[in-house]
Amino acid sequence: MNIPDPQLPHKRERRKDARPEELLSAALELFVEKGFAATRTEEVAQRAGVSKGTLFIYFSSKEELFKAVVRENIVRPQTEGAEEIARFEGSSAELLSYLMLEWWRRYGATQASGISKLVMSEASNFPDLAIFFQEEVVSPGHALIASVLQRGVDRGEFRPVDMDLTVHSVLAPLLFLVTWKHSMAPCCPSSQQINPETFIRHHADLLVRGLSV
Amino acid sequence: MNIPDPQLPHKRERRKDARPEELLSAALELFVEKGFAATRTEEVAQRAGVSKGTLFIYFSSKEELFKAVVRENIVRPQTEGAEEIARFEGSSAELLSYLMLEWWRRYGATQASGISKLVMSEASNFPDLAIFFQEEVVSPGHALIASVLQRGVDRGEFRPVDMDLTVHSVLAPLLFLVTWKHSMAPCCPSSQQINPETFIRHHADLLVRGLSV
Amino acid sequence: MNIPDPQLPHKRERRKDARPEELLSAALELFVEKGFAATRTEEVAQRAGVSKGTLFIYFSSKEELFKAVVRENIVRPQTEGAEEIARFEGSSAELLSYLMLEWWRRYGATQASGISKLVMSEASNFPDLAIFFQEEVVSPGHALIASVLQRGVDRGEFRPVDMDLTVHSVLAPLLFLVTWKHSMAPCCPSSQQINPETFIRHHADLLVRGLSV
Amino acid sequence: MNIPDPQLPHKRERRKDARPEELLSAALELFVEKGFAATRTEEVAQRAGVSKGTLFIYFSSKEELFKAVVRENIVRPQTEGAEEIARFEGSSAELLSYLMLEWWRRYGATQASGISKLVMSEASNFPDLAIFFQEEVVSPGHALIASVLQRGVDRGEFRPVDMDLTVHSVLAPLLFLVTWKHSMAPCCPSSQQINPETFIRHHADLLVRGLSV
DNA sequence: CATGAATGAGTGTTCATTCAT
DNA sequence: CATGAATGAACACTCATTCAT
Repeated sequence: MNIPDPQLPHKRERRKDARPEELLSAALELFVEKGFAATRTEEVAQRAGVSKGTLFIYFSSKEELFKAVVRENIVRPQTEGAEEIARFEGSSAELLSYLMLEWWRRYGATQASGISKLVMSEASNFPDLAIFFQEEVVSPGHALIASVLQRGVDRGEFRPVDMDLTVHSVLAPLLFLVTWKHSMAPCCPSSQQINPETFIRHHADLLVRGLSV
Repeated sequence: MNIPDPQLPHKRERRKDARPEELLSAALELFVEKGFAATRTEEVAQRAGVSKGTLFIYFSSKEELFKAVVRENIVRPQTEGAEEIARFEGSSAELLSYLMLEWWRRYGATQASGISKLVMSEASNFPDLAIFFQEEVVSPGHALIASVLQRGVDRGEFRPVDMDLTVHSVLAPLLFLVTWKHSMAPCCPSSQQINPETFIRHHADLLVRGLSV
Repeated sequence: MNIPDPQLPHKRERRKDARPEELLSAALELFVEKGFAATRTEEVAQRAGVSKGTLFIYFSSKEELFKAVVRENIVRPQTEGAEEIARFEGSSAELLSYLMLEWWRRYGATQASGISKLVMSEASNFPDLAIFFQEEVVSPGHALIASVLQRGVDRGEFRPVDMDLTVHSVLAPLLFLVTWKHSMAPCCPSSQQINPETFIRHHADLLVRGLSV
Repeated sequence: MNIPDPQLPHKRERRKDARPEELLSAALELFVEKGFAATRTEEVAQRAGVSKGTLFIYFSSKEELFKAVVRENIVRPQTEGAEEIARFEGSSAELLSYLMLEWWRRYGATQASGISKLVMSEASNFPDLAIFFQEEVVSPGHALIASVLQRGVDRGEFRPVDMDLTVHSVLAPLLFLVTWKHSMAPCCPSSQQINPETFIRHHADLLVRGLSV
């Protein structure tokens, strides 16, 4: 009945190839929005425009889908971030503040940070994902923060401190913010809301003072 | 067929008074182990050595059971801790460090801290519980930290700072530690493990330096 | 420890003897109010001032309790009513109207009519009760109405009609009212409420006109 | 082990379209047999030859299933009946008698009339259902009877009477019959059985005489 | 490959009934 | 006899997964 326009590639074929990506994208949204258990496979399929059965052709179970979503979306925003950091020319105090704020702007404030929260929430149910996350995200991020602190020490701007411990003092409030944003924040009265950038600036200031020689 | 052991009291003989504690203890274990949604009431009952129906004699619903677990294991110790803090007589720098370390020793290091992680993980699916936790635990904890900081400012030991923001600088690493312990820690290589007390001491030191006049 | 006052009969003994009656009375209220399934044995016991277990000492099951309640309360208000009817001296038209109104006032409007509704509702689950009800209530009532109609025919006030059929024309609206009162009435908007006495008068008037020679 | 009979279609092959009817029919049977509360959804599904979950694909809850049963078996025939009544061309006396007899033949005499008895029996425990029934069945039925009476008055065949009261004089014996049929009738000796059509004819005759100018 | 109808195990909660004291 | 703590079967509804078409 319908003669497909030969100039356009067959819709069927295009959609067929695109399906896993569409499913992953729909699943990302829903997992971040609702968490693993509360996300229904049918809704993922609907949002991807396919039927419930189709999802199971591409992913053998809900758990596999979840793993694929996380693996696909645990990217390395640090890679480009790291290059920029390396080129930074101001003081190390400014750099530390800049690093934290940019981490928030480019990652913490985006949907992608939902993945971090998700991984931490589900880590005990998906230990392999936790390991993956540790290797792909935590370790490089750790190294990046350490390099900034080391720069400060090397330039005589910061006093010498235990590097690993101080890295966590930088990282903790950032991960705290991400966790908070995706958990308690929606339940808190507006009077108790945290403004992330203000808090980061404040915390960076405290750290810089604490690190000063 | 079954010859009951005369040395063991018959089930019916057990005291009513023992039941709530047994159930609370079983519930704490399972909630921490599996999360709120994934914990089945029947398993709680089994682990407490009673039948499913018995649980509902003492707790009108799974949510009420959870709230009782929180009151028993978090609200109560927190209240007790607050009284002790009020009686502290040393410097505010020592007090801040003491507060953070004691929080860890009495709560963060115990099984009960899994509850905080659980609440953050499942807040979006159980908003009622999140609000309860916010009101009964987070707000008072916030106030406690603020009182310590205010003491330092009042005594001229800390410079004046924004109270809410600084509270979060104190709280963030503690909640980060708890989250980490119950999610990534079991998956991390030993080389990347954080020693909580060392980290807290280090962080407290940074804060105190950052707060110094 | 407590030395009972020898002048008063032992409370224990008095209560012991009274218990079945107290239970039956509490059960009557609750069964009428809520129906068989929705009445909880614990509430019956509470209202009778005894424990749940005690109920089962006197009645081997909820069903037996129900049967006892119905048997105990299916009385014969017709007995005294019948005597009064026999002494009535006015016209048969007046008598018919009087009979119907009095039936309503003395029975339909009282809690006891809830028993009729209950029996009809539960008849299929308790056939023996239905038979009992039929014999103790329906048949005598039937005979009473028939006697009034026969009086009218005998005195030339009513035309000769089939007695059984006409009895039902008298009875139907009365039982309808009882059923309605205990079922739909509480759910109807006030605009659709039936005023029982007005309706009975109206219906009696229609019947009398229809029976006139 | 199980060699499927190739003559019977596999379960999965059955048409979706057939399911709702099969379920409605099974539900009607069971609701009438056992009442609303005592009917288990699983048994409805079993009797329809499907699994428990399938029922909830087609009806979102037990209450919705019940409403669908009412719409299919009461509302629909009542609407059709009303159209026919509107086209009736004989005298209003004949029409009233016809209305009552047809109501019995098409509804009262069928299994579906058990629904009316059920609603009256369980109204207090399921007020939502009672209100639904009131709105969808009782009110329109009331209006239909009123229209027939009004026709008689308008055409000078009946004397002017209070419409609401008279409607109940028509309705009462019908609902009485339905209640009786599903409660006491199975328990009554044959000598006391009511022949519904004979009784309706008799009652209609009484009413018509009572309504005559 | 894609579909979507069908499945059925799983869960919080209720309540009649039991029985050791 | 009386108690009331304990039991456990029951039940509506959900949703990941399957499979005939």
